Amino acid sequence: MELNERKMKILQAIIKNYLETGEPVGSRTISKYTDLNLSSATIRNEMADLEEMGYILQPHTSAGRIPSDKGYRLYVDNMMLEKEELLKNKEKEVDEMKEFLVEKVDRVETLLQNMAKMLASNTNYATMITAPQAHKNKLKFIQLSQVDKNKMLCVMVLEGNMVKNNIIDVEEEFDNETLLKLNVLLNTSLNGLTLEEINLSIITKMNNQAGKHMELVKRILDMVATVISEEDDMEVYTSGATNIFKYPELSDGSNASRLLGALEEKSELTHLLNRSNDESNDIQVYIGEETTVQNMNDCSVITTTYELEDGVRGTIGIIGPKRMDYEKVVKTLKNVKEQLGSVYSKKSIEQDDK
Amino acid sequence: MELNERKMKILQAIIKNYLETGEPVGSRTISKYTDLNLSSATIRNEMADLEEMGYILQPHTSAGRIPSDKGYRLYVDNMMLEKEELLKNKEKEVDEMKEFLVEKVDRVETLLQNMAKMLASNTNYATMITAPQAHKNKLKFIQLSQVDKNKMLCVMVLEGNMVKNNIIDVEEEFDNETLLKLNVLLNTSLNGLTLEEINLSIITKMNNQAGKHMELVKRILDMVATVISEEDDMEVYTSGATNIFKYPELSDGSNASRLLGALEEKSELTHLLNRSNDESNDIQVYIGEETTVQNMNDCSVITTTYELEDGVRGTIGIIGPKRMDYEKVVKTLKNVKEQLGSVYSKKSIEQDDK
DNA sequence: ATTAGCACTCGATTAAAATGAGTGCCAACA
DNA sequence: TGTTGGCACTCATTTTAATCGAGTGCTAAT
Repeated sequence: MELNERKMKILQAIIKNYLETGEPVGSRTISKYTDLNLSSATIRNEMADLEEMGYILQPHTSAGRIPSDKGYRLYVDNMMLEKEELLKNKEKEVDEMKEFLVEKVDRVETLLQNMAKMLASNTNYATMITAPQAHKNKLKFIQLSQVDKNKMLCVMVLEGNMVKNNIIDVEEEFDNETLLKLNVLLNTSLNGLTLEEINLSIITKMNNQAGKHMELVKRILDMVATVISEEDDMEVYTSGATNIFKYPELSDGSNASRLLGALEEKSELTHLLNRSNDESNDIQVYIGEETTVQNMNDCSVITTTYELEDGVRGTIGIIGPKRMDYEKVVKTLKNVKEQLGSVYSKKSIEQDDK
Repeated sequence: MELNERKMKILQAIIKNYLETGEPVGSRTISKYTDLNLSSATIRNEMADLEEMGYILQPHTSAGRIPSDKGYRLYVDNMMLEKEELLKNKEKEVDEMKEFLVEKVDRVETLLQNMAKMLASNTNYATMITAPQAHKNKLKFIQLSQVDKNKMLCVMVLEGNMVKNNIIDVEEEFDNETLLKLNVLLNTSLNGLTLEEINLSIITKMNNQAGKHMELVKRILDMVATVISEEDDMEVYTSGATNIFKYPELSDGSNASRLLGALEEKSELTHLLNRSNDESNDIQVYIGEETTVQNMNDCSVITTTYELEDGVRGTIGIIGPKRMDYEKVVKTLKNVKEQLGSVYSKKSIEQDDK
């Protein structure tokens, strides 16, 4: 059977209607809704075909139809494009965002946390943002300082000015000169490398140069590795988890509990976001089972990566019901991505203006 | 009317039974449950009295009784004591915790996050832990470094080895000597003070000594103030929010949404925990409206402050239904408090042992 | 003061009936 | 051959009624 233009139109009408109402949509509704001027009986026949083809399905015998995952997929891939032109339309949203961003840029963490909050409240879906991943960025600066008789502070600044630090216990106290030497050694050996690149050959080389402080250097390198290891590093900001209560299909029965559990236990979601990070840096839509997350089969997730500065990348994910407003979310995410990309340049411009 | 011993016994039996079952308890149950050897009719009379006095209430006419807030209060204040002896009984829990703590002490944040997780899963209630508040701690060490042509990194170490940092934009590049001078100035002027104590007189004094770098010093002081201001500072770790689904009275209807909202919007909860921090450093119980948090009138919150090192204090809060197992939670919190208090000393001991 | 007994209340459970949105299919029509 | 009106049928939802039973309050007897 062929998916001709009329069937497409009907399918699109079904999906659009379902996205708006959340109710299964019947033949009569479509008959009136579209400009096809067809009777409900004809629509019924077409719907039967569409169901056979797997694009829609019936919750039960005497109900209307709702889109299947396959139907949503078709919609997202092929039917949604047209509206993208309206993107420029919503300049107000952009403005609001811009203002918001410029004010709050002092710390990346708060920026992202607030961004998550804003997205959640603008979209009415749950939002999740991963902080930029340190282990992929170059080390820009590293410094040891003695803060106590037996405590050393090690601070690292990564590209994008992410700061990481850790305190190390030491036995001996170091004089200023040794400290200076050590710092020079660390900086010359490590700067410009990503944390992934700090490999064995560099480590042994450093150990040789470290002389009697080999032990300490070893521990520092260990520390660098663990502190900024992928797992610890995965900071995630979430917001609007309770938005799921706005969608009965997500919050009925034990659904709410399971879904919120998945959101709280961030690890699985993180995988999804990371996957999206790898796959492409444009916008990704995962529908139902495509999320590959247990307990999220009734959800869709829309993700995009953002880039604050060169190589300083993270991922944003919007989690909603399968009948979420894909167009709006995609549009919003495009805006956000763009805005975040220019946060730092914008900021200095704004300041010059003053 | 007097609350004689028999009434007390009956009230206690009602509460105990209700805590266990979660169902309104009737006269017949009590008649059999207690060793008072009274008929259900007698119990009924006493219950009517207890209701009149406000310690219990009926959800509806033909139901049993449940404790009122006043009843819970009495229970928590006067009836719960006896069991405290059993505290030493559960050494296994302590052991488990100890092991857990010793392994994970590397970073305070992860320690607290894991602790929250453990508490949530051990108690089956929601858990919330505030990180130690920086603004009450003394500054131990402060250091400026140039990481970029126009970026300065300012790192502060507080008592208890909490590290805070921030990046400051600067116009000029500083040579090593000036930087050294500035660092000496900052350290001599500020070390040993709490952030609250860094007041105007010190600021003006510093400005005088800063000479031509007055501008920068000013900005650093501003930064110190804002970075570690009370609000930004309020990091909170939560876990087990979804536990509320185990208690229908908290998750029926719109309750779940409202309550989870309150948990997500941490600010209000934070106030409660801070209050507890001020009021006493022992264990506090807030029942129902005593929480003074909208949307949490059906909850009880049990809090305690912990102290990692001298002056490094935060608060733990366990949030559950009013019929939560007060005894168990109080006991557990006492253990946790104790364990946390000795984390750092313990750790070094353990290490010496090896 | 305690208790057995009894009428009464009222939420919860179950059963049955009514409703109505929507379908599938068939026969007629253009 | 594609379209349509008509009709019987399905089935979740809503409505109504009936029943159940845990628990109470009150009274009269012990």
